[in-house]
Parts: sequence; structure tokens; C-alpha cells
Amino acid sequence: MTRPYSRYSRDAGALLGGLIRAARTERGLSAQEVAERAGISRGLLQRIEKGKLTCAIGAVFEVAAIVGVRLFDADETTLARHLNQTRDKLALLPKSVRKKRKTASDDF
Amino acid sequence: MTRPYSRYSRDAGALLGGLIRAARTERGLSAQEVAERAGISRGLLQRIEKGKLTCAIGAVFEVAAIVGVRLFDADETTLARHLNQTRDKLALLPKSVRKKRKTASDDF
DNA sequence: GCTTTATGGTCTATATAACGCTCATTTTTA
DNA sequence: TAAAAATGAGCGTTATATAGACCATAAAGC
Repeated sequence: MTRPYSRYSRDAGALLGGLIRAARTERGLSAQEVAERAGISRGLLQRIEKGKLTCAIGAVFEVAAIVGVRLFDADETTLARHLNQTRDKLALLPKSVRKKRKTASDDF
Repeated sequence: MTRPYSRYSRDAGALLGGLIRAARTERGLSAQEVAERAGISRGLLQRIEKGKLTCAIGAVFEVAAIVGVRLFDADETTLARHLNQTRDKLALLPKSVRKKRKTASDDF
């Protein structure tokens, strides 16, 4: 990633970080404790809560799950179900994308 | 991140990657094109679509925005508004967390 | 007030992610 | 079937995110 980030990404990162921090303090968890449970350093947790966009998405997911911030507005079972649906949908879509396609023409 | 990822994170990553790939093919965009627009390499886009959890969250956000996958079920203006609300909420919360707190006792 | 602890910031070393390239395979169109 | 394009995957190099330590400050409890 050499390009500057878009407004949307910056806002999304800041929002997610803020939600994580709010959830953590509401639950009375220290940064040290959450970092240990997530298996990351305290410094990385600070960057996540500040909305830095260079953090690994896995670390963000781990922290979000620990403090109770749910992405996709879905709990674990809903997530698994949605995951299967997406897999089924992908199986129906074309394997590769070409300029002119017979399916789902955009021009009308 | 040295620890293995939780089930939740793995599912969330796979789901998000699948949603991105489905949205990209539905819109008839090639991997090369999306990668260029996002300012990332094609290899990184492949890893994102496969749900690899080591990808930077900023790159994932950029790609998601380009192909039209919205996190938080929110568009740009809603995102900004929610962002402000989170900031206000954070201002009311305690700045640091201690073991025994007067606010929001958990024990009843 | 004092003490304790959480947090914010900086620095260095190291692990590793990202890039750019290549090639093989698959898929689509002619 | 052949040609063209997209995809998947591997590899060496480079860039950088992360961990871990440190210190200073701020905040909470006594």
C-alpha cells in the first residue's frame, strides 16, 4: 500500500478503533489485559484503538471479539451460516472476469 | 501476533474475503483492475479474498469500498455520524481502567 | 496530599508482509 | 481448436509492522 487511504477507510478505521476502546473501558479491561488475551503487544492494541490502518486485520478481529465488538452485526453462529451462504454464492459466479460477459451484462 | 487465531477471527476473515470476491465478480471487475484502483498488488488482493488474517486492515477497507462491500452496514455519511457519536461517548468514559471502579460495578 | 497503575510515546531489533516478477493453469471468447 | 485474458501460486528482495523495552505523564484509589 503506497497510495494514501481514502476518506472511507480512514473513517472506518477510526470508528472501529473507537468502538473497541469504548467497549474495553466499559467492561473495565486494561489495555495490558486485552493485549495479553489477544496475544498481541500493548503497543499494537494502542495503534488499533487509534484506528491505524496498517494493523493486521486478524489482530483487529481478535481484539474486537474479546471486547465484544461485532462486525457484520453477527454473532458466531450467524457468522458461520453467512459464511456458507457466501460460499454457495461464489460457486455460482463465473470463475474469472472478462470484458465482455454473457452473464449479467451491465449495459442495460 | 504469535498466537493462533480464534474461530471467530478465521470465520470473519473468510466471510469478508468471500463477500469481496463475490462483489468483485458480480461487478465484472478483474483482480488486476481492483488491485490497481486500491493501490495494492494483485497478490495482496488474492490474499484478502482468501481471508488471510495478516493483511493490513486499510488495504481490506480500500478494496471493500471499491467493490461495494460495506462494513457496519453504513454508508459514508452514516459512518461519519457514527464516528462522532463514538467520540462523544469516549469523552464520557474514564480515561484509564483500574481494578475497583466506582462506575458500572459488574458484581450485581 | 501520596501511591499505584494505566496509558502514551519513543526507540531498536527482528520477524514477516508486501511487492514485483515469473510461470502454469484455467477460463472465456473468437 | 486456438488465442487471449484472468487467475493461482511460488520466490527473492525490500519495506515495515510487530514485539519488547524504556520513560514520562495522567488518572484512579488510598
